[in-house]
Amino acid sequence: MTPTIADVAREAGVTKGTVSHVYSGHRPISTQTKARVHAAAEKLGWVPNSNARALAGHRTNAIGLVLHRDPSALVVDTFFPNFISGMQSVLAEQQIMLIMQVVGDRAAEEQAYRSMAHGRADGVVLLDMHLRDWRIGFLQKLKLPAVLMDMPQDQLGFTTVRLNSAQPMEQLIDYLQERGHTRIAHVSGPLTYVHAYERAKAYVHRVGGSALLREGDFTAGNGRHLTAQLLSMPDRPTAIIYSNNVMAIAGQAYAQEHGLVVPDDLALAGFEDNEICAHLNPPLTSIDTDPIGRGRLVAKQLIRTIAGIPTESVASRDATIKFRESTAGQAPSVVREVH
Amino acid sequence: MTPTIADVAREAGVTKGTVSHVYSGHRPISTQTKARVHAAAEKLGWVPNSNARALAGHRTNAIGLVLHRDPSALVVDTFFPNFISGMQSVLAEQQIMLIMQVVGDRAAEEQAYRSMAHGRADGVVLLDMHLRDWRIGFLQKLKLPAVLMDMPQDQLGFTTVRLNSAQPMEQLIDYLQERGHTRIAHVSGPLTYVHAYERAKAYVHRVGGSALLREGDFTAGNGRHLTAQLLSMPDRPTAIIYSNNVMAIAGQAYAQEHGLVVPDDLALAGFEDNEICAHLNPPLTSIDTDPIGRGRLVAKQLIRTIAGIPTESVASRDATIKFRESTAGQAPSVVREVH
DNA sequence: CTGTTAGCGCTTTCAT
DNA sequence: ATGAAAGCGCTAACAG
Repeated sequence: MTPTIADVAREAGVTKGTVSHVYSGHRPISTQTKARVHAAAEKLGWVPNSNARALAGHRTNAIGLVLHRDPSALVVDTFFPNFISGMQSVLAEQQIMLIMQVVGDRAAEEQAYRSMAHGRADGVVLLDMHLRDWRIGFLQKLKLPAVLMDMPQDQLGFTTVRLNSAQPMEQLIDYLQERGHTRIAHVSGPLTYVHAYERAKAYVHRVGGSALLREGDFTAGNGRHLTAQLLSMPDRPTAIIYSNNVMAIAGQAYAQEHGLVVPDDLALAGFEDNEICAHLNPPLTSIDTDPIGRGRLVAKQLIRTIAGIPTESVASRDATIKFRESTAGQAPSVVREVH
Repeated sequence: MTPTIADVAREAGVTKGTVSHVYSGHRPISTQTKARVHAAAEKLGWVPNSNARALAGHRTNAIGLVLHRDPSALVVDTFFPNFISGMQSVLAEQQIMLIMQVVGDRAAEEQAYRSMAHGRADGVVLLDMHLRDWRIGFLQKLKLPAVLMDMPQDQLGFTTVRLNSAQPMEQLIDYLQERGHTRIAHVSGPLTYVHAYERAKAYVHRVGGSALLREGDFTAGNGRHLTAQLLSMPDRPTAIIYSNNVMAIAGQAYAQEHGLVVPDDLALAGFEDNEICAHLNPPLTSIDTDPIGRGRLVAKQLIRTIAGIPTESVASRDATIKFRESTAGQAPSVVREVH
């Protein structure tokens, strides 16, 4: 059998309690015993059983992430892998596991959170918040600690790690306007998502009366479709800002197929930078929202929350715009029509 | 406090053992008691504590996935989210959780597997196999059930879910050769990875003496770099097959920047289809390796393995090539030089 | 600074 | 078909 704490204790000539405390640091242990215990554990190849630990200590040392994989979209860009990698870099230090569950419907999602609340996880992080999100009340009932991503205001005591998405949107619009663009369109994500909504709101606010907003769904096909719509308008936009890079890439391809030169005839930019953006023809201007850094912040925040440390919502590092060729140069003096 | 099995037992007027068996089905229970137990559980809102369950029953109902995130690449394409989504669609049915851990180095990786073996997970799936992979011996020592992805042959009793990557490679080469291409290059992934190696092997095998192989690292920057190298050769290739779409996309951009028309001057194709490929200019031919289906297969295989059902390795559905414009038409009669 | 001991919530023999 | 009771491996009082 695999060794237990009792084996280690016997080997080290101490009691189980002492071994336990050596590892938890919950009370001072003499350097000598500590060394003996470590040696014994090493020798026997002992690893604490996490279930026993959770059962006795009411701590699972795991945090949960439930993904509602809706229209097979949402996981298309590189936000997600980067984000979890950021979280892990913090979690790993503290030996905390990430438990992930992808669910298809509301019932499964509730079930997932219930099971996490009942001994699977000490807390969860909530992604892709909606304006009025049922999960908030649900988790409150479950008394499951949580940290939200990008919720504009705190909800029922849950804190959030918040990205200022108005700032890059405004900066980008200013940049384009300085170059003579007056018809700047925005292809958003689904506006029920807070992140998409906030970007769209910032957009409308900044461009004012000339707002040209199309609600997209973050997929390439849809990005293409909406780009086609926008470009066939009588007074078509000379610049389009997309809420993610997948739609932007598809938009750029559409424009080029239809004879437009980017950026001379049309300027393009998207949210969520990734390596591919820099390697397109032309390279695509995009907004780096620092998913890794935000993952780290969320993990830290959740750990603090679980520990019961009073915590306030925090702002993540401001997004930075990677200006590339797709927005270089001036707005076209002659707006070429698209066929 | 949250209700325990004892509360349910009391409420239903039975013993804990009976409640347990009602849920496990490990022994016959009269319809009446069964109903009473269910009613009691429902009334109290009882959810079995998974830690207690794992501790007593030696089953965690969780499976693990450890990702060694090496060069910040490897998670760039869409294989991964699709793959786990496929796994989850099987796991969810059986109430099995996926435990994921991203690690940075070998020590952390070993630690992760140890902790999984010691009560965190009933088994693991291994991705990104190397030709001689230390994990195999390691897991064997831990006695941790596992299923491998795409290992050419079974290892120490571990079975694998295997994709035939020679088939699409050969089909693609044939397709290109039929269109007159005689200089077909391949930009592979790191050849220490079995999947990259197998593709490269199939490539070399099929093109024979005219093989023009460059070992890449799956990143866009590197894809660009190697494309540049290949295109500056005196007798440059007229077609390039990349081992993932990220490198292919970067390659296409490079070629276009340097005045080549795709596919007239250069044909391009990549492994791992995703939505973006279809929405580039021109749309990129790519190989759909069905990550979702493979995720499902691996999950099923692992569940069987954990249950102790004798299991053989299985082949996943053959990859399908999505032929798009980037490989349409004939090989150029005049090979334009690149500057 | 260290030992002792009573559980954590469930599964699983062994009885009946 | 059900009950009783002995743990699973660990933590956290409570002693000293």
